[in-house]
Amino acid sequence: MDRRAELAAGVLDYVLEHGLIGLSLRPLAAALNTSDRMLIYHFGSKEGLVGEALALAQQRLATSIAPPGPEVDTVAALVRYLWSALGDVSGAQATRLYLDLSVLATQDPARWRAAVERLRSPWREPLRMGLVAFGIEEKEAPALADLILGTLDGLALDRLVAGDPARADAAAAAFADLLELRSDDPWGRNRS
Amino acid sequence: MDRRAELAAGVLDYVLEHGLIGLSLRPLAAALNTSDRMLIYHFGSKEGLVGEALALAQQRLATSIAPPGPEVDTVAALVRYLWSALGDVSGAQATRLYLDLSVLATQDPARWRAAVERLRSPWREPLRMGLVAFGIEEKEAPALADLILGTLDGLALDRLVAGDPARADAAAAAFADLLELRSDDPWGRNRS
DNA sequence: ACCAGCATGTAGCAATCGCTACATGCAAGA
DNA sequence: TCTTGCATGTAGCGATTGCTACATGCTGGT
Repeated sequence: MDRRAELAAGVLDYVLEHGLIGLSLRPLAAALNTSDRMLIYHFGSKEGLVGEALALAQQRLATSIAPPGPEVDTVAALVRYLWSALGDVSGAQATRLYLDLSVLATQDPARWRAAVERLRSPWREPLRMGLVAFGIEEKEAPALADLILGTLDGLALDRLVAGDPARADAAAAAFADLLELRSDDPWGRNRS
Repeated sequence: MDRRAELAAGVLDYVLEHGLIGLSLRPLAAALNTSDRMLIYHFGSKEGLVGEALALAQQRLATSIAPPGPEVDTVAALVRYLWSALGDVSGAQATRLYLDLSVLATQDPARWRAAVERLRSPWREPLRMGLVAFGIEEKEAPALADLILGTLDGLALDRLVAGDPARADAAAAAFADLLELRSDDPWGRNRS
């Protein structure tokens, strides 16, 4: 039982490093110093195993999204903060996991769409709340949150895949600048 | 020889419909009324086959990107135009192909990164040119082009995967609005 | 002491993968 | 007519896939 949780953590680490899409039980088991036999024994099936790992990933993500410090008091600053958070190793790994899940969702939506949505919620909800806290109208917040989320995803994907990370950085900076000039009106009315 | 091109077109259609990642020769051959034996015979290997299909895809994409009409005279209008172009069936298929290629690139960058870049160039280059035509400074154009490209990609991915396409539409509209308010200054100085 | 049950190793099964060896039909050139 | 070479069918190879049948330790309860 404890062994099971231990294995789940190992599986998640392996998936974050090697990707979810080509995942094969035998190499995974070898990396975890066990056998495919035991993975099936503990998790019932490959699907159960992946489900467990994804649940753990969502849990980790939810607790790791630190609320930004008080110096982040602007939508533009928030975007810059999120972009830098997406830049470290675990951010890149999360991006890749999201990418793999998206492909799986296009292949078999009935099975994977919910997983994508679940992995995304730890970002979407706090972002919406943060926006209204910055004075964005409640009506505009969802669309803006989705825009920010989608843009950061697209740029993170670009940085992950393309050879030139500086290109994505410049684009993200341009995005933040775009929101910056916007911060006077008609949003952010209650800023100092 | 002609048969080869004919098959390549069929392969591309199949890939656009079923995705590139799970691609298997036997079902593909069956759909094309031939055999895996003949696919290997004509293209040498699976890699050669995929390469041929991707080259064809890039070629199709390059010729299908119609320059927008004269009513598109703003960056915001351009974004709206591109977003609607990404919305039809072939746009969604292209998005999915780009998504699959991105995953392959994370798995084996040496082999696939160039393919991603190649499939992207038919969008990136015209977009840059279009921006400078709208009066964006040459220095800012690349970053803005990458921002637009990345944002549209991220939102298209969202629309492709998530259950609610209206959500992505709203976010794209917000993006266009964001660029709209910006069209006075400091960009677009030479507008009418 | 004995037995139940969990944990684990060994071996293998049916399916699928890309790819190949071999044979064969057919059409054009000498 | 004979030969050469392209196009195609049949069969199969070795590897890998998720998963299972079976045997075997080891450990705790009675």
